[in-house]
Amino acid sequence: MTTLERQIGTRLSDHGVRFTRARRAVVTSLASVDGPQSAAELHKLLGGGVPLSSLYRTLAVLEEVGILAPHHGTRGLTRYELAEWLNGHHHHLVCVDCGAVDDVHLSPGMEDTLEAVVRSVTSDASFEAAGHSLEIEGRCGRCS
Amino acid sequence: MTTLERQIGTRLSDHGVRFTRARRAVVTSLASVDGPQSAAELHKLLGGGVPLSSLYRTLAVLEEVGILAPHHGTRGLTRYELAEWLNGHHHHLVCVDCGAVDDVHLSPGMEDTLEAVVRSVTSDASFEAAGHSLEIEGRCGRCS
DNA sequence: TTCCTTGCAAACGATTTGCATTGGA
DNA sequence: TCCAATGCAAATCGTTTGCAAGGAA
Repeated sequence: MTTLERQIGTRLSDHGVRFTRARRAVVTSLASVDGPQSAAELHKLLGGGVPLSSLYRTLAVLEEVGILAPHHGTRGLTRYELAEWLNGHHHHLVCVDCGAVDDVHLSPGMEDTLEAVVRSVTSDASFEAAGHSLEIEGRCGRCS
Repeated sequence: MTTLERQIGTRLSDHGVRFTRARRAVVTSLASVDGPQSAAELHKLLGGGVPLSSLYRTLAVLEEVGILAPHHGTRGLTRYELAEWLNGHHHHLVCVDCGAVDDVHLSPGMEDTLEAVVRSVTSDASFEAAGHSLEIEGRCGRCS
């Protein structure tokens, strides 16, 4: 039982939701790879052990209780990753060729700078900012 | 014939693509609203005058020739907006309640700062950055 | 006139849901 | 035990495509 599993188990029981085999498999799998994964990608990662329909339900529940965060990418695919309180605040490198998404963590100084930009945008707008994400599009190492 | 229509007409004929009624309606409609629009939203904006299947084909063609840019948002919806050479470089305010997306243009100073952050991230990575987009999530004026 | 474009309907792929069965606390 | 969670299959939803008819250059 890792620290991550303990954190997640607590969060689940706080919401009256069980920590089942499928849910454990999904979070473990997501913790072991870099970048968000789609239902189909997880299905493959898990060796087909969890049917797609169950996988979708698992992802929906884990998102509802705040364990997973969705990322909407090219071709209408939704990918999920561990929420920021588990994975840390980060941003994304999106490959315009293959569609892969990698995480990138900013240095504290750069993150502060970015937050200042966000504040400057929303200070005078009738928009209450709750979070932000910098998406950097380009060509990844494998595609260039 | 507006300046926008002239720019678009030129780009289309450069690609051997005709400037038809449906294509004119789509770009005119997108130019008159704030933020990217989905096929369904455009279908409604155009009063149903253009069938959905034609709308999808129109959007695909306009994206191919670089007149429209796609934006992938909540619920696996793809929304389109005028490309940056027509609309200017900008970022997005995404409402987590209603899903609406509004454009925000950064001041030159803030944009420079943001670009410095992007460079700092990709300078040591095997990733060739081509563009960036700052997504600010929160609650829009209508929902708060 | 000549292709490009459109409209309709059927096809598709990702995701959701009804229902009977299984399993975790 | 007892209700939540699962698995299967069928349904849905956004989007794409084949084909015959219409329209811009």
